[in-house]
Amino acid sequence: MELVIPAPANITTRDRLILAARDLFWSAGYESTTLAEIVKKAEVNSGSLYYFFKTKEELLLAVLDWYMENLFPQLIEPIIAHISDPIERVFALLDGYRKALIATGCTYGCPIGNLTLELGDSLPRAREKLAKNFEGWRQWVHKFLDEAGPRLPKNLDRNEVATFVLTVMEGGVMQSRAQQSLEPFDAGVRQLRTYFYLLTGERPAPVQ
Amino acid sequence: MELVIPAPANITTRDRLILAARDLFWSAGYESTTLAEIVKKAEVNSGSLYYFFKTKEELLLAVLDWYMENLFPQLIEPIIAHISDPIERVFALLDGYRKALIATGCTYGCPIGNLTLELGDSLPRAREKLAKNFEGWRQWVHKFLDEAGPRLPKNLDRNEVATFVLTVMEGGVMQSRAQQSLEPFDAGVRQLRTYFYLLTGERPAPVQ
Amino acid sequence: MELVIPAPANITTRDRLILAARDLFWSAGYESTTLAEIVKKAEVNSGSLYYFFKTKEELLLAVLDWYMENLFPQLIEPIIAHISDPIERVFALLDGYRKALIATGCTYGCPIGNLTLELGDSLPRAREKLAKNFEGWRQWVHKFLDEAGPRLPKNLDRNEVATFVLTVMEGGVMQSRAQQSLEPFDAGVRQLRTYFYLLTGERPAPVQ
Amino acid sequence: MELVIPAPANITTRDRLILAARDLFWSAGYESTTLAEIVKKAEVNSGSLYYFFKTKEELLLAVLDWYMENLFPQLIEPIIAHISDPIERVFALLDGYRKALIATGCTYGCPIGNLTLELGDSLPRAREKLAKNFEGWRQWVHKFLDEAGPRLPKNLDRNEVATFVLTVMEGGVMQSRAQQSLEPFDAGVRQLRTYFYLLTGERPAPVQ
DNA sequence: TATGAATGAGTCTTCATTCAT
DNA sequence: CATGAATGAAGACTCATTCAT
Repeated sequence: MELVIPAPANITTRDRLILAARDLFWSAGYESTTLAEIVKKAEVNSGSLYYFFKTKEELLLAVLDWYMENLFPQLIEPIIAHISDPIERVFALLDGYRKALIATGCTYGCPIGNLTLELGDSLPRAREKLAKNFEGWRQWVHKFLDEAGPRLPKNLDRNEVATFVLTVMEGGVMQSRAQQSLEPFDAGVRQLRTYFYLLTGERPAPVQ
Repeated sequence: MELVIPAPANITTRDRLILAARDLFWSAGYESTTLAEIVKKAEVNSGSLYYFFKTKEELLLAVLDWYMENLFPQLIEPIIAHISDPIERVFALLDGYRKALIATGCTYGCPIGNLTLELGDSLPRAREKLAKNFEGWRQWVHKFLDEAGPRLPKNLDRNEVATFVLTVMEGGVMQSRAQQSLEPFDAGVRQLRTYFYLLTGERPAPVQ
Repeated sequence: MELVIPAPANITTRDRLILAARDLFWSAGYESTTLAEIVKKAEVNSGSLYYFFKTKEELLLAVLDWYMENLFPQLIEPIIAHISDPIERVFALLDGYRKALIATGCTYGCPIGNLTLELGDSLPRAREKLAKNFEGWRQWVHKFLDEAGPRLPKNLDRNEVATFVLTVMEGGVMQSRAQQSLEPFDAGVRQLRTYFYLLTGERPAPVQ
Repeated sequence: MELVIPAPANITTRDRLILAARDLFWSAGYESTTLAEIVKKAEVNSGSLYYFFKTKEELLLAVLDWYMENLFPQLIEPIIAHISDPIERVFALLDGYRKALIATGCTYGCPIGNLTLELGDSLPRAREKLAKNFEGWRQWVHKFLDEAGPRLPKNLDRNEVATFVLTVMEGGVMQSRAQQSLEPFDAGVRQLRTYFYLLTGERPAPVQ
C-alpha cells in the first residue's frame, strides 16, 4: 500500500519514532495511541521519545510533516511515471485509496481525514498542517486538471473541481469505513466519472 | 388548559445524560470526553450514570440511537414542510450542514462523520449504528431523488447518487474544518449543482 | 511533640491524607514528597487523593489550613492553661520549638518556616497561607506582650517585638538544624531573655 | 597595557556550571532545579557536566564551597573597607541582606538559609558545608564584636551574640519573604539595634 | 433511583545519569 | 574535554468503573 513504506535498515531513532507514530495514529487515532505503544513499536526506550519530541503533539506535527514530504515521492511520482492521461491520473489517486481500503478490509481510512475529524481545533498547529496536507493534494489534482487543457470546459474552475475530487475521496472513504464495504466509495467514484464524462463529452467507456 | 407543553423542563435523568454526551462527543470526540464532564454537564451525580448505562460505550450507543430517532423530526420534516422541489430538498440538507459550519465557525462537523473516523472499528456495535445513521440519511435522499421522477435520466442509479450526495456533504465538511473556511464546502456543493444541471438539463450548464 | 497528634480511630480519608501530607511535607519538604508516599502513609488508594484534592498544591493548601486551625488548640491553649506569666508564655512557645528540635535530633524544623523558604513565591496561594500562619503566631505573641502591661516600656512597639520573637524562633531553629546542635537555638533564646531583662528591668534569674 | 582584566569573559566551563547552579539553586531551590536548566544557563553541553561533577549533589557541594570562598572578598572586605565602627559593620551585613530583599522584591532569601531548610539532613555532606558557611559568617560577626571592645559589657558572650545576629538576619529574611514586605526584616533589625543600645548605653534607649 | 467515596491501572511527562564517539 | 543520543525509573495526574448506603 502506498501509505506504508518498509523501514530501511539503519533508520535513525527519530525516524523510527515518526514511522511508528504515523502507523499507530493512522490505525488507532491520536488520542487512543499511547506513547508506550509508540516507543514499543519503534523499539525505542521510553525516555528517548522525549529527547526528540517535547510532547506527544510535537510528534504528531512531525508525522504530519512526514506526510507532506512524502506525498510526491510516494504517491504522485509513481502515478506520473505510469499514467500519461491527466484525467486518469486523478482517478489513479482515487484508486490508491481504494487499494488502501481493500488492503485494510475497509477499517482504516485516510490518515489526514481521520486526524482532521478527530482533532478538530483542539491542536491548532496540527490543524494547520492538516490543512497544508489537503492543500498539497489539491495542488496536484489541480495540476492534472490543467494538463487536461481544452478537454474540460474553458471556464470550469479547475481548483474548485480539485477540491471536489478530494471531497469525493474523503467522503467516500468515510462511508466505506462505516459500512465496511467498498460500495459507497465505488459509487462516489462512478458518479465522479459520470460528471467528468458530462464535462468532457468523452464517452462512452466508463473505465478506460 | 395545557395546550402547550413547556420545553422539557423535567427531562429524565437518562435523557439529560444522552443530550450532554451527544454535545460533548460532538464537540470533543468520544475518547476526549470524560464521563466526569458528561455527568457535570448533565447535572447528574457521578454514580448515577451507571444505573442507566453499563459503560461509556453503551452511552455512546444511546447517543447514536438518538441521532437515528431524531433525523426525521429534527431535519427531514422541516425540509419537507418548507420545500416542495425534491431536488432542492436535497440541497436543503446540504445547506443545513453549511449553517452548522457557520454557527460553529467551521470548528465542528458532522457528528456521525466525526465518530465514524475517530472510532474506526474499535467499537463494532457503534460502527454498526453509525452505518445505520448513514443509511437513514441515504434513504431520505434516495426518496427525494425518486420524487424528481423523469427529471433525472431514467437509467441513473438513484441510490448511488444518494450515496454521492452524502459523500459530498461529508468530504466538504471535513475540508472546511481543516481549512476553517466555508470555501471547500461551498465548492463541493457548487460542483454537485453543476452535476445535477448536466443530468437534468434544466438550465444551461454554467460551464461551457 | 506539639506538632503531631496521634490519628484518631475513625478519621476520614480526607483527614488521613492531610495528616500524612502534613508529616511528610514537614520532614521531607514539599517537592521531595511524592504523592505515592502520601497515599501509602495515609493508607489510601492512589486515585482517592484526586477525589479530594485536585492537585498536590491543593493538598498543601489544606495542610496549611490545618496548621492555622490547630495553632490555638494544639499550641496556644495548653500554654495559656499552664502558664500565667504572660512573658513566660512567650518563652513557652519558644520552648515548644526547642522540644521539637530535641525530639527530632535537630533534623526537623518549623514546618511553616521550611515551606516558606522552600517554596518562595512559586506557589502564590501557599505563600499567602504561610504569611497568614505567621500572622496567627504573631498575634498571639502580641497578645501575651499586651498582657504584660506596664512591665514593658510604654512606647515599645509590641507588634514589632512579637515579630522579633518569631524571628528569633525561626532563625534559631534554622541554625540548630544546620549545626545539628541545640546551641544556636539556645543562644538566641538566652539573648532574647537578656533583651527582655533589659526592657523590663526584672532581674536576675535568667530562667524563672 | 593590561592594567584591567576584563570581567571573566573566558571563564572555565566548570566555573560557568557552578555559577549557573548557584543562581538557580538560589532562585528555585535544589530539587526544583534540573540539570538541564543548569547546563542550558551555563551554555554547556549536557554530557559535559558529568565530566566535572559526578552527581548533582557534587555540584551543590561545589556551589557551597563557592559561597565559603567568596564570603570575604564579596561581602566582608567591602564592609571593612568602607565602615570603621565595628558595631556598624555588623549592621552593614544586615543591610546587605536588606538590599538583596529589595532587589528581588522580597522573593528570594539567603541562599544558605534556603538550602538549609530545604535539604534538612537528606544530603549530609551538604549540611556540613552549610554549617561551615554559617560558621564563617558567625566568626566575622564575632570578630567585629571583639573589635567593639569595652563598649559591650565585659561578661557578654560575644560568640552567642554573633549567633544571635545571624538568627535575626535569617528569621527576618524568612518572614519578609512570607509577607513579601520589608517590614518584618526591618522590625527585627530595629529591635536588635535597641538591644545593642541597651547593651552599650551609647544612646538613650529609644523606648522608655 | 440516587449518592459520593473508593479503586487501580494507565497516561503523558520528567529527569538524573550513562555512554559511545 | 566535548558531544548528544540513550536510558529507565519515577513523577503527578486521569479516568472508567465499582460499591456500600
